[in-house]
Amino acid sequence: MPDTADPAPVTARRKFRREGEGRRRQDLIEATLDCVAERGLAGATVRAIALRAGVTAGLIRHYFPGKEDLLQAAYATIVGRMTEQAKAAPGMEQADPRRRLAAFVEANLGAPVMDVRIFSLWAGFIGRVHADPTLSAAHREGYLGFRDELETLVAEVLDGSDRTTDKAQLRHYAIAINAILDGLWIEGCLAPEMFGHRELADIGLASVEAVLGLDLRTPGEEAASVRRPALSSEAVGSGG
Amino acid sequence: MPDTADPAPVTARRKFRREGEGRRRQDLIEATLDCVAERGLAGATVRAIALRAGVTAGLIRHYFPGKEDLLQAAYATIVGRMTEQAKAAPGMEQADPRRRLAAFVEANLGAPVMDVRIFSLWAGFIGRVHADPTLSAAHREGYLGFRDELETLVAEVLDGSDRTTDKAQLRHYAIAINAILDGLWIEGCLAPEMFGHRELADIGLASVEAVLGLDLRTPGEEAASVRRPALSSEAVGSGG
DNA sequence: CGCGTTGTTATGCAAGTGTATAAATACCGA
DNA sequence: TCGGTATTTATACACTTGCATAACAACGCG
Repeated sequence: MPDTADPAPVTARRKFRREGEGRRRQDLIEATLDCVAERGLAGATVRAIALRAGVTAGLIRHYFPGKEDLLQAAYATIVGRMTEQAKAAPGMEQADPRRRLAAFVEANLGAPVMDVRIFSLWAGFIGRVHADPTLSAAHREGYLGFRDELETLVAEVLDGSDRTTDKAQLRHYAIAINAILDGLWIEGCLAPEMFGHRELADIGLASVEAVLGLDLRTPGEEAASVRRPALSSEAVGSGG
Repeated sequence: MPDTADPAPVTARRKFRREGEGRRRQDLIEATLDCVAERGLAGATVRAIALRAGVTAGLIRHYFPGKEDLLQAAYATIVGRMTEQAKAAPGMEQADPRRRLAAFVEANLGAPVMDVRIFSLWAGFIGRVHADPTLSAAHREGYLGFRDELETLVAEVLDGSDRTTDKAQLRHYAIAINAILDGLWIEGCLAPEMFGHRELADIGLASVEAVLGLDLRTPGEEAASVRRPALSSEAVGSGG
């Protein structure tokens, strides 16, 4: 059936819908996260992001001054989401400080925090942190916020025990536990297939218990101090 | 003084020296590492690398099939250098397994391993590991090599104690200690000014001691098992 | 329904990318 | 001293990048 009448113009323009500003920005940020997670920071070009978001490339600069700003917004989003998920983890509402700390540890060593997507983002940005002051500030804020949260949790746990702990010890505990969580998180993100279900969470819990010298999972008053505290003052010289 | 006789041709060609293949490849790899460390992976363009190496861009493709191969060679170099430095750390030649493990821990938490330059390199590459199969293989090799070394050290330490340890426990110890080293290393690289001299090394040693339930710094036969072992089998479900 | 606003598309551009190729020249052996 | 060789330079090319701009059209309001 040749020569069918075609009402469409020879150079058809793409149909589109006008979305609200909030929605579009969110979509663009989400598309950016997808691109970075799947193909790395280098794969997050304006065209790739736009394609994934279902718009054309030019629209990005209508909502963000430049690509850099979109990346920073995406980074801030992921950082905020991580700490938020960890703080609001199931179990964090419990009254027992030991159970809260345990829940915090488990939340950071399982889905959705321990995810290769998030790790890719983290890695992609962390490499530029020391070169980009804006990213550096965002990172430092998130990092210190995380460690402060950890220090608070540990302080509450120790308050409930019969141990006396000075500020330097508390700081050392927080640094050590933070390192354990970071290290296990990285391992789990990079090679999830190498570890069994809950294996990293259990290792993390046991390691934190060992460092604190406390039992976090059977938190009776008497079970709390069967182990001798590690990281005692005489073992670790006070620094900084 | 116009119209001075100029013996140089109007279009002067750059002078150069012919270096041996090994030397040139090494120079190019070193230049690549410099570029990645200073300006991230994105800053490691063939022209920037060539400029830093004191040659022109075209030469890169005379020694490497493509830029990707140069990057892979650079990554393999840095990974190998890191584990090599840790294995050959001062103190690793001692007969006492506990002292060797302590030396290994300290080596990873001090200069020259804990360095912002190495971290920048690590961060720059790690973001692409999960997207690039070749980099992924190199990373996995280096990571497992590191953990195997750790597992060997821990096994020797435990052999010297009166403890019986099965393979699953050994694996868990290695994973936990590896995480501690990774986490502290990252913290120290990212914000060295936040920690006192040897503070991270001491925290690392104390944490490893806590996890193993052993004293690594006063390694008398009797002092070895004053602490109860952490990460026991019943505390950590066997996985993987 | 008609019209202005502005979200959105389409197109173009300058700069930068990795790579290919030819010309030049430093070095080696005779 | 003098080619031969292959390391090195220089140039060009196709492609991609982020960004600028003008045309277009969806939506709200009269």
